[in-house]
Amino acid sequence: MKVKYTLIKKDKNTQGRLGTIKTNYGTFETPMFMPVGTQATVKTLSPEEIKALDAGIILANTYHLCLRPGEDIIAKAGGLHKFMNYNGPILTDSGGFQVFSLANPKDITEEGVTFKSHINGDKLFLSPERAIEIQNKLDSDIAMCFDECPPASADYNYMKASIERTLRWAERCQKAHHNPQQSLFGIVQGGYFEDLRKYSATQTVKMNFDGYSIGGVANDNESKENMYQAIEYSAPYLPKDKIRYLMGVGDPIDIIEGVIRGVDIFDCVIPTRLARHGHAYTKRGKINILNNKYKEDFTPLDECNCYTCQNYTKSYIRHLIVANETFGSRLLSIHNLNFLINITKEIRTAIKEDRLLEYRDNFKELYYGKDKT
RNA sequence: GCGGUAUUGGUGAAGUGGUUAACACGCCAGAUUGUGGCUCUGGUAUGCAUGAGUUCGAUUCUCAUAUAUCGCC
Repeated sequence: MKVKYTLIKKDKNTQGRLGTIKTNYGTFETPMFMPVGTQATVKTLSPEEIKALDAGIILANTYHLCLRPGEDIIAKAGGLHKFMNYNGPILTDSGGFQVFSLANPKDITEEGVTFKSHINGDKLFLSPERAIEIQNKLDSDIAMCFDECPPASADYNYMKASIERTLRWAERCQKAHHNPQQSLFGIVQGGYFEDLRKYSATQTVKMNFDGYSIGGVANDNESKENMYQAIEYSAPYLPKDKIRYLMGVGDPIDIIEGVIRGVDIFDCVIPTRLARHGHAYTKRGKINILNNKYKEDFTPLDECNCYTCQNYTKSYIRHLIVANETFGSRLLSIHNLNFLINITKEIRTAIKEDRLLEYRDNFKELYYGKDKT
């Protein structure tokens, strides 16, 4: 069956939405943050640890999995869920972003994209049909359309031509899609151009996808204001009874601002990448556990109910990261993912009580300190 | 005891009679937004064993001392 979104309640003062998503692998509440498991694993975590975080859904990647181990092997294993022993909902990204962000040289034609494998330099080709074929075989719960993800700095004419092509590719994706157990989401692009975002959104919605995502807002080093603006240009044109997914966004404050603008789900590599590099989120801002001041700090990372904070100290985690022990990355990954998922939990409560804006202001005051906002 | 060689930051070391003493590791700090899993960017010796001398100028040349190391008795 296709995923089913149910809107439970809207925040009175914002576009914030409380809802549920029903899938073949269970139902979860939204807003929700999706941990990223590019290569069929959320780096350093076991499926049991992911489940313990109350992660409603995780993300895996078409590009990486078709290169290695190959979608046929995963299909032979019985699909992605069985292959990785994860029996919760999984969304697969189409590979569109990776082709543009890390495979080069880029040779983009109407037919698709020719690129070199980052693993061994093999010349490969990804098209809408191919991206869907792979995702059908992976048998994820939600597949994404294969889109072009141009840099936010692209000029108006390039962006316009690009979203037209992404729309044509979206139609091809829909035609190629043959897995009745799998939903397919369309992707809105258009950079920071209001009319292009509106056009991309309305045209994509006309195709009647199972859900919609907003892409292209987390590519460059753009300002947060631009990002929020791009969401505001897109979200109002998306149907109320379908999921809205903001791709690649996961800074704590960006999640809150995204929900305020009507987004339901997010994904981002940043909590796990920061963890591997020794950073931890706390209610009072991001900390670098490598800092000397934590050397003899025998308190937990934060006031927090996660496995890491219940059992380990900053001093110990710092030692592990300094010594390059993988258990350190794991403890920080658990904490950082728990932190973001917990934010979505607090957001849901705030929407129930119509105080999402108040929640945001309180969060910012504590997270950034009183001086900055 | 005699003779040789050496002594540069936390570590391993490069180097020159003359502006800011290379590089690496470490250390300190920062970055990271649909993940190429140990990445990227900064900072980090006011001083070249100590003392004296030669010189316009010495970490670089000379002498003494200390320490280390090798060889010989």
